[in-house]
Amino acid sequence: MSLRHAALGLLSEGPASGYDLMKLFEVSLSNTWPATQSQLYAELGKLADAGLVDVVAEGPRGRKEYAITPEGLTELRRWITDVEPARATRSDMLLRVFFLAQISPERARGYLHRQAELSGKEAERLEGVRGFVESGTDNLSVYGRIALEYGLRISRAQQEWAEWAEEQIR
Amino acid sequence: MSLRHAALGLLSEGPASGYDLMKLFEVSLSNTWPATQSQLYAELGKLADAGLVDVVAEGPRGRKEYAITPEGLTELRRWITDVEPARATRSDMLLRVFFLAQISPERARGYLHRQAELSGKEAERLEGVRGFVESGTDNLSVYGRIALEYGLRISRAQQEWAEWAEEQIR
DNA sequence: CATTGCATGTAACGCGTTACATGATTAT
DNA sequence: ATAATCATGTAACGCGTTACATGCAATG
Repeated sequence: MSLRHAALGLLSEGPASGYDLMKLFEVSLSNTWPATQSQLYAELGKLADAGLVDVVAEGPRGRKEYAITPEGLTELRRWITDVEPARATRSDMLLRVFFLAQISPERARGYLHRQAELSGKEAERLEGVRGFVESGTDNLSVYGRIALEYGLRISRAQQEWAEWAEEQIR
Repeated sequence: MSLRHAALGLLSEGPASGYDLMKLFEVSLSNTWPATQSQLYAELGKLADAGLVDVVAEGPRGRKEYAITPEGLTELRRWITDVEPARATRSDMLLRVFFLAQISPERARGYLHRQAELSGKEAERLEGVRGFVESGTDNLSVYGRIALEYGLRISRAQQEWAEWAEEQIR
């Protein structure tokens, strides 16, 4: 039920079309909450039906510009403050760890080594993104940088864990 | 497509019924890959159709004991070594961060404070689990402890991030 | 004999992914 | 002209959740 709130959240910064939102997703939420175009268009339709957004303008090529309604803003705030974030995080990377006894110790170490590398690369990638979004004083940029810091810290922690884990296997 | 491999992985340690597997899930994989009873029974049926597991015994109350087949073991190993783990991790906790400008700074700090607390509690809970599974020399216990260490490190990192983030908001 | 535990399944619904389908407008 | 970009949608399929349905066997 969170794509709904992701869309509401982006619209809380100003009106936009589905197409605009899709681009916004790519540069902001994509690492936190990936969404596909199909999904987004469908969700905008449902949001409009529910009265949480309105179509405020229609442009060329059938463009529909959506704006959040007062009810939508209320719902967004309610979701932020009153709904407990889900705890369950599925990780197929970690799931494999449980079954490493089924492959040779060499391969198992190889697996963990590769995960350490991937996490390291991910951290570097995020450092790059940080350089790119350093300016930007709009809400999404300001809080996006806080979210980015999260990604960085988690990636580094994951890398260190994988390096540690690799050494545990003898 | 990972519940399939979770089931294969558990069966690689020995034959078990759906009911047994469900209990095993609860004490081992539940933090990494939650699964419901419906889902598991359905998946066992599909695995049997695909020849990756066999029904090796039928007991009282319609109990069916499943065992992994050589093909199943091959598939499990292929999945571990040849299939790249998914990178995308959705986090509705982090998604909310992007939209914190929509609530007051006090509330925003409150949100982050609460997340720090929750992560701290989660870390403590995992410390407790660690005390509980310290012995245990079977594969699942050995690798489960490595997975547990992951959860611990990530929880601590998350806690520290949330504490840091709270201070960023003025 | 009643409760608890063992044991398996079905049905409905929503979210997410992939692929497909269509067409208008702008820039070169 | 034609290619790139803008722009919206539909359809099929799979995974995951929740709720429901059923019944046997062991324990006290």
